[in-house]
Amino acid sequence: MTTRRTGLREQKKQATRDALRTAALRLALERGPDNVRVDDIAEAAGVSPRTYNNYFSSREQAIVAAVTGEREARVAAAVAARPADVGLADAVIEAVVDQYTAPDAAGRDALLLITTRPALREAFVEATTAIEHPLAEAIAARVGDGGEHQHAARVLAASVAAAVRVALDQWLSATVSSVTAGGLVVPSGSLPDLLRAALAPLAPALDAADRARGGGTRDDGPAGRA
Amino acid sequence: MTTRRTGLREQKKQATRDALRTAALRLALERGPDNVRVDDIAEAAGVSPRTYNNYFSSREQAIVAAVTGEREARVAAAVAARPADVGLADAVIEAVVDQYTAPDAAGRDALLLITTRPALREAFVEATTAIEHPLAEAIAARVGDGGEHQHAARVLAASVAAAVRVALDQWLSATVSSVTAGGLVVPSGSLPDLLRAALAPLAPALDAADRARGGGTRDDGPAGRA
DNA sequence: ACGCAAACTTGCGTGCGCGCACTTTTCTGG
DNA sequence: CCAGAAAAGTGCGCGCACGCAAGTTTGCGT
Repeated sequence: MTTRRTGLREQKKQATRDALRTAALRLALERGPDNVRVDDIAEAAGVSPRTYNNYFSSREQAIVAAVTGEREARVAAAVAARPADVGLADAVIEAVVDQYTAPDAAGRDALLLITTRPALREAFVEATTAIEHPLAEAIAARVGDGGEHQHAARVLAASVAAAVRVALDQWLSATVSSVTAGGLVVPSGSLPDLLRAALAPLAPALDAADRARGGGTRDDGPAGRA
Repeated sequence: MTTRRTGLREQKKQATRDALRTAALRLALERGPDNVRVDDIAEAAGVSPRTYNNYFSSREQAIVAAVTGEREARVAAAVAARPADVGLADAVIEAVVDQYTAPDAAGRDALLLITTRPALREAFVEATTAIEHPLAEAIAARVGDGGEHQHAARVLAASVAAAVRVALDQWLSATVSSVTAGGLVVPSGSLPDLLRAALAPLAPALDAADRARGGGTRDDGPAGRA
């Protein structure tokens, strides 16, 4: 239903997209990002270079996509999955934290690569924009479909994305400075904390929107923001 | 203090920047944006093409810059200028609305041009990102310099920027659809309304931050409007 | 089963963004 | 007033992004 636009077409497309980003990441890891031409990626994925940028509008985007995956859909799904009585703020915060807390054992070196190269870092941060629309729909579904709510949902989703961006910026700058300063590469385990801290200031807005819907009461609480 | 980096250097730089964006807009209006090569802009401004993209990283950016001007600084200044007793939300909202309510009599046709071309529209919307940092500082100045507040200010500034982006998106899509649908080009006079509507959902968050400010009374010192 | 329409791919050409090394201009200390 | 340093401007070259106009594949109706 949701993904059922067409059968074979969409399937092949997805396969190509995945082949491209996988190849991009693999090559970037093997030779270093600067020694990877677009043509190489295209060749590795078995398509023409022109087709490559039918899928990605920059080389960085392709590499990063291998790591970000389908995060946008997962965040939205996570929000939708939370029971309706937990309060919008908590639902969103936990959903986001869950999805960005990547126990990416496999993609750990990929992240190291990304955090190292400025261009990749920018693309990585920029990729969070993708959650806006799915998240807006998820929030709208919780808050109500009224035109008024629709707009609020969009704004809140954009704000959440912005907050995530800020958190990632902090995380990355902290990482780079720790690398620069000491020899120690802090694994930056505090991303979840940074995310919570960045999202906390938005909680009042989210809760206000939540409260303004049809009329549910909610209990605050267990997340304990302080 | 703010502009006191160097004397002649900065001055010339600013002049060049302005010459470039002015030339870019003028040429775009004269021949249509697609008939303007980067070389033309550079030549019109009296610099080399290479120098041109030391200032702007895309052709669209230069054209748009002629219209957006120094908006980022003005928004921040406007926020700082509001008396301390109006509440952060109102201060921000009014400051933003004021700056985006461009009675641009001169730049009206420029806006028409921008709203017409998709690439320019995107650049125009993207330009709002520039207000983030100045606005963050302005908010931080109001809320308090504590590390905790600093972060909140950054998030809130980013959220405000995101909300503005949403409002502009709506405004632009409304414009384009009205052009497409009827023959009437709605002058889209409702931008201020859209901005207020987009910023409204953030008011609770802004006020919450305002209320949580650290040390009670404060004085702005230099920026104080007396 | 077949053919038409829509979607996707591809080759080509053009302008552009930007790293690099170098020249010219501006700033600073003596 | 004059070096030497710092910063801005410039020329060159390389990939790359993307519009365009084919060619090719997939899907749908009859």
